[in-house]
Amino acid sequence: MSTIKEVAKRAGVSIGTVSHFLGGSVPVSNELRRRISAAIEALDYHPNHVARSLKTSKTRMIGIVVPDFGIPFFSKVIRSVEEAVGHHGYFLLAASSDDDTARQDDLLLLLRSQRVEGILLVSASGEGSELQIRKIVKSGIPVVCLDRLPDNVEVDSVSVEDHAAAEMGVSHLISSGHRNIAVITGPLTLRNERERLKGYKSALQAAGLKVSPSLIWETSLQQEDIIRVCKKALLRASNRPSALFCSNGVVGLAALKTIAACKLSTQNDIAFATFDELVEHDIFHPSITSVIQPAREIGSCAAEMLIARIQSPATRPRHVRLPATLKIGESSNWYRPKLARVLHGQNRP
Amino acid sequence: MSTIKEVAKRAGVSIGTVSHFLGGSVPVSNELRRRISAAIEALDYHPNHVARSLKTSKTRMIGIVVPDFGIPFFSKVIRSVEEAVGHHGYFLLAASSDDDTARQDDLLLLLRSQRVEGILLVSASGEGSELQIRKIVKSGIPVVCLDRLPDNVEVDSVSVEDHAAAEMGVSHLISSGHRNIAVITGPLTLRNERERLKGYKSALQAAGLKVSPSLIWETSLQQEDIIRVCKKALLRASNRPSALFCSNGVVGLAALKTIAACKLSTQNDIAFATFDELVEHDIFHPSITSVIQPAREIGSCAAEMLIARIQSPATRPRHVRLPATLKIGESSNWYRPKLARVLHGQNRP
DNA sequence: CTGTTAGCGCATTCAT
DNA sequence: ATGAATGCGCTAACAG
Repeated sequence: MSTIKEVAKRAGVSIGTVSHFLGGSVPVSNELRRRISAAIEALDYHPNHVARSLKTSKTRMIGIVVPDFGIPFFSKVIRSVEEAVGHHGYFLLAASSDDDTARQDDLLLLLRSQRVEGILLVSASGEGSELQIRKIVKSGIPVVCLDRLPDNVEVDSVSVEDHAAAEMGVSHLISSGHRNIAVITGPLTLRNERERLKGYKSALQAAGLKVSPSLIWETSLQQEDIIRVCKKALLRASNRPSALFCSNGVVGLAALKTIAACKLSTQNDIAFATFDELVEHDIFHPSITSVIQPAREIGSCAAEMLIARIQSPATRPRHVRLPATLKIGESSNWYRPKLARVLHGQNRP
Repeated sequence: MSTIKEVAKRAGVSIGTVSHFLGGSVPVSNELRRRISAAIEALDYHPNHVARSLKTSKTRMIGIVVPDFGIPFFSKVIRSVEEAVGHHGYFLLAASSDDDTARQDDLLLLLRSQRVEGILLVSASGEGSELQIRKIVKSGIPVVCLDRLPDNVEVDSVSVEDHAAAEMGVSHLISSGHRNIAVITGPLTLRNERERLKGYKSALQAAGLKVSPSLIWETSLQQEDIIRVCKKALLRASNRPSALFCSNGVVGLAALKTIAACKLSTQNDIAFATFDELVEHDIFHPSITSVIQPAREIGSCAAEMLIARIQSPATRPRHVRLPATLKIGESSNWYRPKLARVLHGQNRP
């Protein structure tokens, strides 16, 4: 791999001149431009960004840490993040924490050692990663948190309006005639899960329904755990809820599997709504009622905030909350027709 | 951000000693270890990987370029790649080419300037990116191509057995009783699409069926294009095929949408099979018959090959082909029962 | 306009 | 076991 020195020698100029030519800031005569270009071409020279970074302390790299690339919501976010930062000439250094706080801390440290200019973070669900985040921020690297926001850390953040979004989903179930609505929530160590649970409670209370602890099922984000919790609750046939709300896509998918495994149907036995899109299209049945987060906007907004923060550090933290939308599918609207039928029957004995 | 020099000063030692301590290769006395550790702790020092990289010419970064992070197959691949390279202490520098050859060339150049130690590439579908790839390889950066392999470039590669996989899918349709099978293929500039098309033809020929050009529908990977091509062909009611095979997931999903939009059903009007999983689970109906690529294995295999190549360059290119599996769903098996019923009727007049 | 030079932060001889 | 010195490739400040 050739260096600027070799280019200079071959073009018969000093390395300073080559650098000027490359940077474009200082004018270079036509003759020398020509010779330098030729030398670059001939040597297939490409500037060493590592050396440049060392000199300028600008790496043009943004780090991103998410719990799992494979979760569709995160891959959508990353997609839009990559697009946004790429637009500003930045590269994405990407890593997944496997939802493990210790690993997340390591990754944050590594990113810092790599001298990324900023970090986008979706926290792991365990406790105690605030310390590391705070250290990073204090060290002067801008951080923007997305989706899962850490507690007690002064940091920019972007997420959906968790409370309102969950409330919207649950209210929809209520307005479909349900009174006995269970919720499956992920770990309540996560702030967004707590917010969503509050949204569930708000919806019930607004409808004058009482919140029953036996209808709040907390679980980890592991398939097996979710399925176990969900199965146990569903098979407790006495007092099975008539509707189920899931507070995130991972839980939602596992719950749906469990419902199927229990030979129940979202069309006939239990109404179903969930945070996040489980499948992207209406081609499949049953179509699922879901609270949809604006993944693209969350990603691009976070990216823009981070870049703004890189350019002008040390203003006060900003917090952006984006609204979710409700997509009503077949999984939740069976109750209304059934109810109608019942009433119909009663009216005509 | 503190430097090794500050640590040395604070610990009252030379920077050489700190470096020895950090590297671990040269022994350092207990007393000094203690003082250095304390200084590092106090200053919250973290080695500058940029400087280290410049010195050692090892960046511990792997570049990856895919056409689109949002396509599930690619996000699965990236997930396993990240895991595999992370295991070896590497970071992933990720970028998407938007399936644009020119942009891909730019990205490859950038990755090269960033001095990544190796590159994983899923080619964009346009023509003419071989040149840049060849230059990269010649410059000494190991490259492993996945899934979409470039033509005429001597480079390591990992992909599914495209020919056999497509043949398997189409043979399944044939053995379900179909004789009039159409295929939608992506751009034939892509080698894997060409292989899959050959697989389609092989399957027909093996069954003694003739290949009709009017049943081979080539399209770009743009939604609108696919839908347009697909709609035109489906609505040509005379001689509509009884089965449809899609050569990749993007095309498959768009085709399925089109089928629905045309008020046709994969259960009653046209049998359907596709490369790639459209939804991950059997919870939804119709379940789709699909040729499933081992995305995880493709990713991890490519990552391991790349790292092996980094450690021992300049052996001959290796090409790994992984087998696909066939998942039979409801979208393709309607024909058999229907056929059986017909025969049954004939036998008992 | 062009060339010279001084570091950026670190790993690595090579002395001691 | 420790430290002084060199240079990785480049940018930027300065001198000419």
